[in-house]
Amino acid sequence: MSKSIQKKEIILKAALDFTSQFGLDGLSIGVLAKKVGMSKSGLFGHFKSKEKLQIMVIDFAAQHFTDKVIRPAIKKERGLPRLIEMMHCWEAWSERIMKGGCPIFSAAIEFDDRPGVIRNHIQKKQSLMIATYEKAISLAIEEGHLLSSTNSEQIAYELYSNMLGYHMYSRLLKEKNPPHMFKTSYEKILQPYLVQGVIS
Amino acid sequence: MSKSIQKKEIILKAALDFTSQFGLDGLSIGVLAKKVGMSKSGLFGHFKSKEKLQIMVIDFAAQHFTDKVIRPAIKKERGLPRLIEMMHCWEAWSERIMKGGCPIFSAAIEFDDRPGVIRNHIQKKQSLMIATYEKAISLAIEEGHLLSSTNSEQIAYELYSNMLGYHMYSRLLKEKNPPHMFKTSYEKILQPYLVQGVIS
DNA sequence: GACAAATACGAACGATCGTGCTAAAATACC
DNA sequence: GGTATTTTAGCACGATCGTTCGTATTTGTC
Repeated sequence: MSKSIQKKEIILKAALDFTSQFGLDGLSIGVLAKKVGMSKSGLFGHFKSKEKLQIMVIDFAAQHFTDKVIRPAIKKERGLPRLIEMMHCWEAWSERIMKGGCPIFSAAIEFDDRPGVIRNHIQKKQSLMIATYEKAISLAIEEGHLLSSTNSEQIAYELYSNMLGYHMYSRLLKEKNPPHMFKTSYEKILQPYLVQGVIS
Repeated sequence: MSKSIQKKEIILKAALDFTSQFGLDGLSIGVLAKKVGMSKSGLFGHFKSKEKLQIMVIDFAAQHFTDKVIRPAIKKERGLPRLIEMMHCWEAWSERIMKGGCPIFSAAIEFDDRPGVIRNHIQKKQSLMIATYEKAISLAIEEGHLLSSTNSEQIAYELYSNMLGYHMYSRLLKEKNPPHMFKTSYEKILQPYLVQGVIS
């Protein structure tokens, strides 16, 4: 039983690598099997369809995101420091850990016009991620780091847009120092709402 | 001669529709042929490889963008009005004209990790689009609509990010009034640089 | 209208796709 | 350690992929 789960983890790790480069659709069972050194049907047996494999890859990516971005950020004190840590961790995650950039972004854009189980699943995960950011912003308001007039949904939208912009600039258009633009942008987004003197 | 170009246009229009929904990779010659009512090999003859078809689809999309976004915006007076018109036209283009949203965004995220002719081509088109936005911002500075301290590259990055955010919110997460968030965001991006009293 | 050139078609190719089947090998359980 | 269950491999299937080829059909030119 445990051996199986272990193997599944190995497969999913390879599948995630593959997905981040070639998309959820480009993920091929045959190629994936070759990459982890097993037969096509042997690998297929673990998941009972390609669609279920894709669903599990999405879950795996979401879990990975939680481990590498959300969990470290929660260790920081709640409010602005935590919010900013979430931005930093996401940048590091997207840039260095995933070889093809944030796999959820790729999958989201890939499937946003294809109704079905996969689209619904991606949507759920993305909504959850955005809700997490909104929550972090709300906490920053509660902590007195941000003005009470701050619209957390709007700010979450703007931070999220900034992540997308960074993703595109750093992967497609390598020029122009994307990390600096990223940082400048989220500072500008938050700056008008900062409560003076509370935090640097 | 002209009949051929005409047919090519019909094919490319269908191909662009298809691409905006299923991506450049999901574009299949067989399916496309069926959609325009001709044989696979007949359609194939127009382009000499799938890669060349994909390249032409990218060009077609870029041309479409120029016609529906850039050209109308140029009719507005240079400076801020033109820049804002570019945002409006892009929103309308992305939301209503293309059934699957901005096809270049999809293609860009799809191919950002796959070196080759296609990636280079997409990169060129995206760079050109961003440069156009930077130019429009520079003109707004020249016209005295924006402060001379305005960093046009940074602002272009932020506006571009906003477009990506809008794309994602309106296609994947249909909630929360994306058009309003889009407008709010670009107004906030520009607001600190507005020269008072020059324009509403 | 005749002739040359471009365009469309049908069939077939090798490859790869996702997915079943059956049998052997590995594992978990008592 | 023997038994039951799970995991893996090999093979084959129908389908679809991009592509080629030879042959009609249509088109543009004089």
